Amino acid sequence: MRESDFVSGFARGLKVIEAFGETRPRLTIAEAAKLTDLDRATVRRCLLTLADLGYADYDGKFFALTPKVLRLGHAYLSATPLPLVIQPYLDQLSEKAGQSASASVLDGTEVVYIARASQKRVMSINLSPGSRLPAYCASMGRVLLAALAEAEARNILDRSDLKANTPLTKTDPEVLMEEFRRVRAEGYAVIDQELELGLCSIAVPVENDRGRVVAAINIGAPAAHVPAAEMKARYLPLLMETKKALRLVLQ
Amino acid sequence: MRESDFVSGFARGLKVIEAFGETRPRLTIAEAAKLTDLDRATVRRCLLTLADLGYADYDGKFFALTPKVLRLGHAYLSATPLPLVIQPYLDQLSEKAGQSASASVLDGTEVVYIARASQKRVMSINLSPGSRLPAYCASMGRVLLAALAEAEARNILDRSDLKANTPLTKTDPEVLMEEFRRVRAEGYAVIDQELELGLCSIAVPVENDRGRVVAAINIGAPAAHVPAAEMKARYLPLLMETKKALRLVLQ
DNA sequence: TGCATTGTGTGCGATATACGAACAAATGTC
DNA sequence: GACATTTGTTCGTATATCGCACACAATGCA
Repeated sequence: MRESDFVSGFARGLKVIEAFGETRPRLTIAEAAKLTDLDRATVRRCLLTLADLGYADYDGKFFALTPKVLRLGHAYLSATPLPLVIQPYLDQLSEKAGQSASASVLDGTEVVYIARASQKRVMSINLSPGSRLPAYCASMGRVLLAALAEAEARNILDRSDLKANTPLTKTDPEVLMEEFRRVRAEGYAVIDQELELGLCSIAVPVENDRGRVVAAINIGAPAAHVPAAEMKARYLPLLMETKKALRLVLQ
Repeated sequence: MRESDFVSGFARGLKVIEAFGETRPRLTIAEAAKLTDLDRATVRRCLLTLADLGYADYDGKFFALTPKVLRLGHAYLSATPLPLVIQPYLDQLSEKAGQSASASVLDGTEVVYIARASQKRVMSINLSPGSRLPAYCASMGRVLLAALAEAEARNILDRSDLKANTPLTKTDPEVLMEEFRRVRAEGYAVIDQELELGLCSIAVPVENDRGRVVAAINIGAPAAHVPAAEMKARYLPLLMETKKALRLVLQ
């Protein structure tokens, strides 16, 4: 791509949107400039543009995003047929298992939820389409990373912040790479409280009709209720059934 | 705002993102140009920029959004504390009622879901944070429109596409304005299969500690199970309880 | 008050971008 | 195969935008 095929004003604007985050519902121009590492004048123009288009509110001091920005993300969710196709299968799966079922895809070092059928919540965090979790310690992440070429998976691990969320979290890249090989061979991944104490999950890859891995689905359960050792026996058959059904409808 | 405080390159880029929609998962440059009414060369630069930043994939012919664009929408969901605060209350509400409970805010002529606790699905459409429904025929929409000044509500109705989704849908602006007055006086709105046959819902406004309406919450139920006439008796007390609890924690 | 510190708004020159037009390549039509 | 149409790409130039520098306002502090 030629350099002149890049609209830096657009790129800068997107950076400004992403500057708003968990702990930053409202930003001043100067704050946004620091976070994005852009000039104040530039950030000011971007924020005023956002406000003018209705993507942000401005009270003369603080800028805050409006619900309109959800349309940008939603363009993906509704544009890709994947979430829509998977949802009913997930509902059925969740009901049969009596546990929450989810589907996700990989984006960089994270898994992104694209659909979810939840039973009574067991996790402390609230997951919904768009939510993200680090791939290395999530069951769907393991499955999706295992589907990549070894070098690619390794590259993603290198870029990941491998921290121990619980005493059980595997953080050694070598151990993880070995785990990916096992997942690839056996076709499923089980996570035993590596993300959060008290939570187990099991995931399998979802392939399209050409055999390409396009997503992962999983079932999560409270460890107190279903020990990790039992996850496979209880839920793998259900997951495989769903995986097979999806393979026939995904192109 | 001075004209020079507007970054048109940014605005054009956002327009291009929004061009991707339900029936358009993949777009060529020319298609996107038609949809956005921009020059092909301009759209091409925007799409190549999106691809370069990882917000889109490009196979040489078609562009498709990647899950990364969800980060833009998620910037809103995680930036505003509202969804996070409301979620646990919604879970409790949903459990007590044995039905799905949701929270939403107004954006233009639509309500936007910001949180949801779903029981077994009764709707044909899948709702999750970010989903949108026309305000005029949704229970939360009625409540949120009723909270506005009459002129504002009227203005939104004028901009709305008032179509009859079912034979029961109210589409006459006068009838709707009258309904808003009733909602304002009585503090709740009931929808009897106006959005979808077989679905009833009841909503109340959620106020912050200064009494400003910041969102709406609702409970939806299958009409076959809970007739519209019973919605008030069964669910209004639960909704009012949640509303009161939220008023104490929202500032 | 004096003096930093922090934040916002504006003018300007250098640079980047959009537009329209032109061309090449692909596609559809007869 | 010839022709018309559509699409992707490139190019020159008029215009828009960026980043910098500076002015100004508000706040905190000794």
